[in-house]
Amino acid sequence: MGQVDETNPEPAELLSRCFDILDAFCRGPAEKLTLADITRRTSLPKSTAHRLLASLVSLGALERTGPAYQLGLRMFEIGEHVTRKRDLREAALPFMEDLYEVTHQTVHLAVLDGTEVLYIERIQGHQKQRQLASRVGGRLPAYSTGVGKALLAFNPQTAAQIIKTGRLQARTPYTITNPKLLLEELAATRKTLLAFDRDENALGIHCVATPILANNQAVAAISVTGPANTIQEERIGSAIRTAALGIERTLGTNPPT
Amino acid sequence: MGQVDETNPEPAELLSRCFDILDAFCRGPAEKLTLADITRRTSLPKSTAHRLLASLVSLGALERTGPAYQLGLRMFEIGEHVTRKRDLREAALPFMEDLYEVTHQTVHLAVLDGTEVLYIERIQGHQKQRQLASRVGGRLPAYSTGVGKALLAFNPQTAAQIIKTGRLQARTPYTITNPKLLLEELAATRKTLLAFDRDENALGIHCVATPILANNQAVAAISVTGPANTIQEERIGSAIRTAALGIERTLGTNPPT
DNA sequence: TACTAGTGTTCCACGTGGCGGGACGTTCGG
DNA sequence: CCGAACGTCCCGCCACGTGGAACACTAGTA
Repeated sequence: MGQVDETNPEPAELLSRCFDILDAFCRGPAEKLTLADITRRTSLPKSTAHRLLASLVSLGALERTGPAYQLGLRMFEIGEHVTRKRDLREAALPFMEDLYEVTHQTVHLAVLDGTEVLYIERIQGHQKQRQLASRVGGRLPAYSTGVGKALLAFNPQTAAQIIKTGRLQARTPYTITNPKLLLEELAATRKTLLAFDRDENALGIHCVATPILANNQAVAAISVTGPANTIQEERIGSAIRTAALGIERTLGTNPPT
Repeated sequence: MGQVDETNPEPAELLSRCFDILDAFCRGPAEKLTLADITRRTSLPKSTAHRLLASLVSLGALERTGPAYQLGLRMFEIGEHVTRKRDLREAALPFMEDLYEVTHQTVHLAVLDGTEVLYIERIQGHQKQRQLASRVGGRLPAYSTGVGKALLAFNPQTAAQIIKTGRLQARTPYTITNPKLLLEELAATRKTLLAFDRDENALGIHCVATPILANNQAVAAISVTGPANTIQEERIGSAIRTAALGIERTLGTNPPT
């Protein structure tokens, strides 16, 4: 019933390479890339990259100014029509606003994609200087973030995969790199429906997270993130669970994916 | 200096077709499409569409559940990295919030793309039932919208093109379909920096708009939109110009594109 | 000025990989 | 029981994408 196929029938070479190029713009803060940059990041032959770039530009997927390429408005337009994101966002936003109202900390909405967490939405009041690592459309490892652990708790096969492939790299001295410890935490999260991040992803930053469940699957997670000393875990825990229940109810009214 | 090339060196057929498919998801409210739907919308041979869809799925550009395809998270991720949109949004959002605070009407941010207006951002308080035609990532004709006319006023060649190709279709009885009238309005907008929409795009909806200028080019436009009787043009006009100046100043601090 | 190392652009013979008509299996509604 | 509409699969043909190599241009260095 409604399974997502994960086959790999050799996508057209040309296409695959084009997406490599588009992905090149999603890594690192550099957002205008030159032909040479792209050949480096994708290790494509120069002339091939050149040709593909020309095609992408003529399709509006990229825009070119002089020697610099950047993602085009057409990609934005398509991205805004991604239903999974749209539905989630619409359902979650009001409750995220409530959470912000109560906590005055940054509120995140994220989903699991592969072994990483993809941020769908973020609310932070009036652009504080607080530079968090997160960013809408950005990715972070699942095992070192609150939302990530909330999601992993309900995706045991993904958790196992992360552990098996030895991806538990320390991002701070507090990152959990011990598989057994991580699994214990995930088990606790399954019971309390809360996940925490205490300096594990960035020093001085704490976070309380909870999954959004639908049909016993974690379709997303929300979190409240901020400076260690301002995050009161019990108080935020209640608030965030309340918000999560509201979102689940809203999602339930729409026919589930 | 910094011109965008608009050449057309025959993009790879395969690629062009894939974008046709992706575009198919951006038209109409239908957001899950079946193979047959897609062959209809793109008029591709069935087997070809089938193969391309499989490729797109295996790349994560599309997701498949049973017979239904929808845009994948990867497209969202890429879309969020479109710099032109990101920079504009970041610069404009605070001022748009101020505008909302003052007017309590829907606030739009849009850019010109081809002969249409592409909506980048929208603020509307607590999800009122008010269903406007606009939508983030959506398009509307430039000539019948406030933001569109604000942008056309500073893109005379595009305005000429729209008129020449006879695209002035009436969307309501009040839509301006007379080229001369439209040009006069654009000239007025160039002087006052304000554009109006009075039932021209949708009945009962008025709108006040203004361009965001950088180097004497209109890079975007903002508008305040709402029910005809609640839009006070003079008052909103001042507010929206103030906001526009703030945005222009913010954009100016970043090196212009 | 000459030289080098880095860019972006163009060309073209080669052969891979995309093409799509058509056959097949399945699920509907009548 | 049949036809219609859908998704899947196959396979010979040949267009089209491929990428090495040559070219052009701009620094920066000696």
